[in-house]
Amino acid sequence: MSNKNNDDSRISLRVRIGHDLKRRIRAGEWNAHTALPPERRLAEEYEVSLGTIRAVMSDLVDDNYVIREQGRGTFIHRGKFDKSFSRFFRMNTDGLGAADGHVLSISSRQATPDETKKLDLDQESLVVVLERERTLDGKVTITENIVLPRDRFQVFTTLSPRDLEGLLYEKYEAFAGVLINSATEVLSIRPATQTETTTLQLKAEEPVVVIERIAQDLAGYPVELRTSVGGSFNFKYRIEIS
Amino acid sequence: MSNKNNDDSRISLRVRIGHDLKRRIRAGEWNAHTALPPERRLAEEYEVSLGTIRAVMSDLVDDNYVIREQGRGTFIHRGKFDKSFSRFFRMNTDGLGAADGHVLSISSRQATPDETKKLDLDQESLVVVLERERTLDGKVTITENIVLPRDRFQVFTTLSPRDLEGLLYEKYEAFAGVLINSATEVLSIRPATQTETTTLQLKAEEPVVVIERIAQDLAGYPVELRTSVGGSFNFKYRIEIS
DNA sequence: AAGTGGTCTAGACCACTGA
DNA sequence: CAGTGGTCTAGACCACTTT
Repeated sequence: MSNKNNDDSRISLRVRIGHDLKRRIRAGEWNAHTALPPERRLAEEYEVSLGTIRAVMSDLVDDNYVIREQGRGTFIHRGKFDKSFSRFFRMNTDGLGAADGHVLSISSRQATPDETKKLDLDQESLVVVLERERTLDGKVTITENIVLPRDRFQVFTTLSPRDLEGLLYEKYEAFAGVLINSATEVLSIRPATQTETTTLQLKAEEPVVVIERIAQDLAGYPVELRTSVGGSFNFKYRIEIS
Repeated sequence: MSNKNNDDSRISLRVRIGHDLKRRIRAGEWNAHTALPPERRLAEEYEVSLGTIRAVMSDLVDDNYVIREQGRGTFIHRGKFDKSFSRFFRMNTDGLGAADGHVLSISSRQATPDETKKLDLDQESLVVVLERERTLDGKVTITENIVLPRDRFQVFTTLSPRDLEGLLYEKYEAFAGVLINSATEVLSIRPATQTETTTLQLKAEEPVVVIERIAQDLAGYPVELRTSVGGSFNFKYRIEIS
């Protein structure tokens, strides 16, 4: 344990060790496929009892930092966005697979003031922009505009769209070492533009659903701004509340 | 502990005691304002250690059965639906309070096949139907159609709309002893009908957002079917994913 | 002061996974 | 088989709320 809070005995061991482990996870001490040290070893390292380590791990599970598997070990968690996203824009004709994503172009430019704010960038920072579309049965169902901070995604400017086929978040991890962990989405509806009516093959007067996503890494730092647009009449979204 | 699973030693104490406490909670052994027995007493009653009871309580918290308050006690949980619902249909002109709900009519009829299925009713059961609207600054923003199983909401046929002003779920608890704990909502968009365009004062060609909610009691049994309709261009919904 | 939940210890034994 | 997380015990002491 090193920095600031982590020696303050006013804060419980459970919380302090939790903070430290989160820091170590974010620092990349373990990747998505290597297990964290077992409970017993962590208990020795931190010089606390097994029960305390178990309480800490329980918190990390609640916070979606790790998943535990009996007999195998404790592994760092990865969000299931593509799964959750495919719940969006689910077609009324149920039972068919999620739409495939294809990157159309990769470019680079200066961030807009809005992007600067939402990605928590410095003034006049550069961003990498991806244009992407999702197709289902050969038809374009969603268009996506994705904005990434250039300092963490520099390599992307050297890639071709073909390198980014499939699940985008796996590419973030593979090429830029960025692990997406959580996101906030805001959903709204507005009339379609002429272009959208054409490319999305919308019905007359059919408005579009716009979803603006801000995705965070394990540190909670915003690393992706994604705007998705799709037709609204085939759109369904399912929410569970408690 | 009494029934079936609860003496099967193949199942952990943690789970068995959890089941038993859930059963007791659902049976109404404690109401929303009386605390459950303290940890130490439960440990004696079930003849297990304190740590085991704490593990059980932790599960009950995760499952939204109870909330714990240090120094006060453990209380049964109540969903925060009106709070979460007011996130729906938030007007673009932010910062104003949630819409007030007013019941317009209370009636009774036979359930449709769809309602029978969704509310898990017997064939030819009766339902109580409420018509409700939500207004903001004097304007109707949402119309709601609410369907309740008559066997659990018989008293509602004797009430007047004035008895149901305000938070509806509090009335369910007060008049029918039904405690809403969780819900699933499905959101979709469709063109507005002529009537909707008038009553909701929609813009030309503005479609509506339709939200179909199935709400469950503590036992997970469906007790309310609610269909809400509102204009889509002022609609925003915020989702957090992890 | 009495009573509540929260933290923590120092173990023991069980259930599951993988080599 | 060794190593992992899961369950459980029998306490002690602390922090907070209410009377």
